[in-house]
Amino acid sequence: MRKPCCEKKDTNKGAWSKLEDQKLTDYILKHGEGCWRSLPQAAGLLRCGKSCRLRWVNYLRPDLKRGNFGEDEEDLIIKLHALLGNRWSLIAGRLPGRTDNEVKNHWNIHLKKKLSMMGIDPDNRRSLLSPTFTKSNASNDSSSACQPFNPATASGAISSTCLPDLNLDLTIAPPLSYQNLALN
DNA sequence: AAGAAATTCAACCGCTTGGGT
DNA sequence: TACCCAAGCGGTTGAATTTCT
Repeated sequence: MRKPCCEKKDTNKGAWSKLEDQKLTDYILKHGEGCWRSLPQAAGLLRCGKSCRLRWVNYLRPDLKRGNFGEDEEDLIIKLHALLGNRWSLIAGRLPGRTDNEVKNHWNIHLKKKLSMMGIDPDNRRSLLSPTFTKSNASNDSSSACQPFNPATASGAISSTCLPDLNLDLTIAPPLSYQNLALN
């Protein structure tokens, strides 16, 4: 049996109150992020650390954009999802001010539907309207069946043969921190 | 106006990962 | 190498809100 992430009794659950938000924000602005396990007690919150982290990351962070997704953002999500699959944190990392939770919700609520309406299977990018899509639009190699991208089996080069007209002009760059390291 | 159904999104749960020992 | 623990991640849930009948 797995240990609970924190002592369940004496911790609040459910929606956060304004006071709790304030306490958490104040504490993090003062002391910075980190050590989520001990944070609730230090900040005077009756929450588990996990809950605090989630609240901060998904809602309270000052750099969050919030509000509706722009068309360019949706476009990018669709492209990145085609490339990365359900790796929401990676996708969100390329959308400044957006969280993985937000991206995931937006995908499940809006973009899946949008792609379906366009006749595209959101899960594997197959055309729902034309079963011959892969043959007529993709490579001549009929043996390369259209498969969702699998990072475990991918070997560097990513095939776009399964993707209908998504204009995948993406390049993968290492995160900024790596780039900085490389420069030094 | 009221109730039902659908939609949205914040939050939780449990598994995985990565660092330390 | 094996184990432990904290943090991170993605899937799922459920309450609140909106839309429909």
